[in-house]
Amino acid sequence: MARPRTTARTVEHPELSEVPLQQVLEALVDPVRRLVVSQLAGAAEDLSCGTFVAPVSLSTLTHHFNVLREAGVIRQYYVGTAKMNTLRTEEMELRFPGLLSAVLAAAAAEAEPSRPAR
Amino acid sequence: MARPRTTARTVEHPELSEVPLQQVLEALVDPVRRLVVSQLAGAAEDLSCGTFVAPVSLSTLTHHFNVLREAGVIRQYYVGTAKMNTLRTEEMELRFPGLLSAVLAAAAAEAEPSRPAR
DNA sequence: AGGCGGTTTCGATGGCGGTCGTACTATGAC
DNA sequence: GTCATAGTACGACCGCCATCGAAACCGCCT
Repeated sequence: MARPRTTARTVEHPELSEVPLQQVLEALVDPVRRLVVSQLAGAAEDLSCGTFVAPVSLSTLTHHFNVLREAGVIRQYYVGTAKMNTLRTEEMELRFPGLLSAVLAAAAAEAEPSRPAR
Repeated sequence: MARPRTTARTVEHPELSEVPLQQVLEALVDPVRRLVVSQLAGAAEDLSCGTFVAPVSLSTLTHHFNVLREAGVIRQYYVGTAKMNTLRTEEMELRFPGLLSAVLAAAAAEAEPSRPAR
């Protein structure tokens, strides 16, 4: 009956202009976090925390989401009990042009050893 | 006299196609190493190890040079007692397009808060 | 030859970050 | 209400890496 209205829980996000390069790089240097970011980039729509596949425990995954959010890489919001995630692609592009896209491209290229395109 | 021991000491460099993204990111995530890379990018010609300014000891600096070289970011060669350094810019561009340049641009932009030129 | 300046190696140290399990909270379904 | 589901907070552990000083090294110059 009652719809999953936008919930009360809110999440703090940094202003991207406040985030130093160091923090972004530290966020992207961890393989698990890069895995998360790649999955987000490849997804059609936002993903909830639970839908990610990573070789770590749930609590560790939560930690990684926090790091990514505090670095301004992702944006999070609650929908019911689910916490959704989305990349802050455009904002990052303004802050550090080409950085996130280059990392994503490199990660994608490495993931596919020898598959041209389709 | 003796043979072409022009520069007897040689240095091992990885093939860039062999270097994983992880290693490059790990190399670039350290602030001191990014400082080194920035100075190298801003220099007209190759620099010897001793000409770099960094808030660390010489032995630590040597360590950073090793990390950068093993990650394929820089190329090193001896000239007399001096060890020269140069960025492997083009090769890196082929391996991970846009990555190194984006990091360099971001670092440069952050270094100059709001100074067009002077 | 002998010294020197530049660079490296070695071993030790300290701190930080990724990892986990468990206990906990919050929301929605029944 | 109770239960189930989704995610979080906390504390502990552990390994790795940046750092250092001191000593060795290697060419070059006088």
